[in-house]
Amino acid sequence: MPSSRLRLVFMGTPDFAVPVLRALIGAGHDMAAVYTRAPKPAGRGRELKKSPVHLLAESKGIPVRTPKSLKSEDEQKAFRDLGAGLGVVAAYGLILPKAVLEAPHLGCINVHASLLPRWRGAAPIHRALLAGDEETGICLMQMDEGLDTGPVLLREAMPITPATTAQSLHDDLSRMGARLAVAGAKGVLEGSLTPVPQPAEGATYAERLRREEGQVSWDEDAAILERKARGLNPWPGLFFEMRGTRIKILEAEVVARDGKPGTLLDNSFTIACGKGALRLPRVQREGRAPMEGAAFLRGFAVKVGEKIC
RNA sequence: CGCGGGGUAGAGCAGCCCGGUAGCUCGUCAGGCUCAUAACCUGAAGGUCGGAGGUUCAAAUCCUCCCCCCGCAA
Repeated sequence: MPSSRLRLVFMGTPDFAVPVLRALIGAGHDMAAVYTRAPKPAGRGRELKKSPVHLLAESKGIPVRTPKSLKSEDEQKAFRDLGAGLGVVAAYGLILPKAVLEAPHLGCINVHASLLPRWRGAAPIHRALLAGDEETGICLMQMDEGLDTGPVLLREAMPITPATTAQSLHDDLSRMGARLAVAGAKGVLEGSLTPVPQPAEGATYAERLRREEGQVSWDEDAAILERKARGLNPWPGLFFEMRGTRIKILEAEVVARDGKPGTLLDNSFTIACGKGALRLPRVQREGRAPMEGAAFLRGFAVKVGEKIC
């Protein structure tokens, strides 16, 4: 008895997954439950905060489950008892054991933000940008036990331009992912999609971002620093210390000038790097609001020709 | 009660600890110099010092409460 309505379980956690869940709800599927990471302390005040997906699910009246792991028999049984036909996963944050992957009769599909097999893993959006890739995209795949290794059902690319930031790319890919998730759920139900195994060649792993990666070393190539300014945004951000205070670089621009790395070259906040120089049109001093680089310089009084840190 | 910084002229800051004339860089306006200029010189305008109480002869400065912004941490 064919129907375009599926009983779904959705699993996701951060902002990236929100449009995906919203789209699936909008497509009229029967949402059996939403799995997401448990609330954890966050923000000033360190109060327990529910995940973005958690909040959306709650507002739509969908049952929310936040197990710490799906390894136990009990959790797996609870999952199975939902009687879902398909699991849709987007940036959930937990490994799904085989028993969970196989519980829905159509299995589980995953929205992954890269052109697999490149950038499997935790931070595909940022790694593509940081590596200087000229395009990235979304792959909707049939999940298997490996980490982002399943056969691809749908794939769509998107260019990375000099203006692309991790934030903008995140938002764009999130919308694309939502669209593909809806198309994928439909396709899986109708049996109209052909799973394409991932090529053996070209696999890379997108490691989680670490805070230290945002620390500027002026010996680096200006072009690489500029990419970090866009790729580490909004977290952890690109930053350096100057006279004891932390300065976050909100915007950076490569300038073809030379000098001793770390030297202020002019009063529009151009700093010499290992190769080339970086101009900082927009910065933020700790505890202050974002401001123009040149304005910052006026109040902070550093002279052209001085090393800034 | 997680830790911490900030709100002073249009912008960015100093002054606050050790109360007593509102200061710096930039911008704006006027004039000068110059072939010319974002340069240089001279002058001017522009501020209820986030808000409300309190202490004091006197509060940007000390005390109390409130509002707003942000960094760390995730």
